Amino acid sequence: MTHSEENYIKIIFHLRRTGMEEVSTNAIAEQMDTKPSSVTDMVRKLSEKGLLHYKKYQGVKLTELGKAMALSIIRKHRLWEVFLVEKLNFSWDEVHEVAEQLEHIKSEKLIDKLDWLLDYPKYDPHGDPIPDKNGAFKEREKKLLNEVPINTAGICVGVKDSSATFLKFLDKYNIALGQQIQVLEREEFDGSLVLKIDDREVHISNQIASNLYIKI
Amino acid sequence: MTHSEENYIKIIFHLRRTGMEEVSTNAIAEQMDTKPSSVTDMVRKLSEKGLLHYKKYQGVKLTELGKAMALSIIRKHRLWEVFLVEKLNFSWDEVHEVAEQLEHIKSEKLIDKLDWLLDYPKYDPHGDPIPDKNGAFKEREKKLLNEVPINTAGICVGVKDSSATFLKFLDKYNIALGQQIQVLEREEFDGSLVLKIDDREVHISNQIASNLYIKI
DNA sequence: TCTAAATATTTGTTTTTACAAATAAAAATG
DNA sequence: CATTTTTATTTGTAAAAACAAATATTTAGA
Repeated sequence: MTHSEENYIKIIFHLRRTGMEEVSTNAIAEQMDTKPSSVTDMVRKLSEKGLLHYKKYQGVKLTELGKAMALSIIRKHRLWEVFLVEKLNFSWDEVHEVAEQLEHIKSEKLIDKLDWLLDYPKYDPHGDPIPDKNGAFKEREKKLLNEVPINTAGICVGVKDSSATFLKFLDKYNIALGQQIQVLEREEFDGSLVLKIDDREVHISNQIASNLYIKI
Repeated sequence: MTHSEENYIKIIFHLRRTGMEEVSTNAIAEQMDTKPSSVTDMVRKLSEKGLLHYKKYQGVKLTELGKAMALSIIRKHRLWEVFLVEKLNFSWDEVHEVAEQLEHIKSEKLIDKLDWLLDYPKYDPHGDPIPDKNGAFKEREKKLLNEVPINTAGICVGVKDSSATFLKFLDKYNIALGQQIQVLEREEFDGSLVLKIDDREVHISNQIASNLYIKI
């Protein structure tokens, strides 16, 4: 598997998670920051390799092999993210692009040992679950803050958007995973919320609320 | 810089260290496990990028920029080797091929933090020096065991051949960096040696002796 | 249902790295 | 010093990944 092939597989897996049954070439192109014609070529190759099912004009769907492949890459990506934060003191908005490179390193021993060094973490710095060696993982039951009734309380366990800008915003307002959050008020007009975070009162827009997960 | 370009620069640097003033295309081809015609192409490109001096039929020589590049790659390679041994309990014969991949990861912050995590090591697991951020390093004054007079004593500080087979051989006979070594006898017939290592008496062939460094 | 718009694929190129075969230059040898 | 051998380069191709423009298919609108 080349880096490029791995990136396609990973992105197809993520697109599948976030909606559509069959993934379209254009959707892949957009995520890969490439053109649909390039995607058609690659998708054909991956299908020949048995990593996905592809019929012209019908979109694409990972095979079991393809899914296993994707989970293995995601496992590596997230373990490296934990490593960067826990061992090298990276902040959570800096890890993604480095992990994008590290995820392609080929050594099963390396990743097993890394898992051991980090004490077999279950979640990455953004709260996303880390698949185990066999690809198994449990998604935490969690809710987006904007979908939860008034007075709900819980622990902040993840972000939906893990872009650097959003994460830096959260840092600025001292919002982090593990904090106790309670929804005090919801403004009907714009969907903004008043929260109690640990012991502070914090106002956040609906945009923010719809990207923060809590576990009730 | 692509991975391939980086590998060329690194190998040219090593070839220069180990002999020739100007490095020949064929020598590069052999080390890169590729063909001379491919080397000519690449060398031309690297010369256009200002990383080396190249005149047809005259061989090749790194520019200051090329040397700095090479040292930066070697720094990454050796730091990753230390990481693998110190933090992930790899043995010294397992680190090379993984480090070959890790050395291409692009993140200055990553490598600086790694250096910090490892407490700024000066030598890698085979005793080779690790360049600092500016490319500076000090080669230890060391001698090959086969070139040293009888009764010389010192500390084992490095290996010349760092192939897995040689390193495994040393493991098998409990020879490791840091040990006290004294040359007790040299057999004129075949150049083999009798050593005192810590408190054992060990017989080694000239072949072995010519790949082990001690610091007197 | 027929046509226009949206989506996806084909075709023909480009760039990068590599190779084999043919050729050219340099070095070694008689 | 002419010839052979070694070494290096050129030329013409290949595979991987990508793109633009042309074309085909599907879907949605009228």
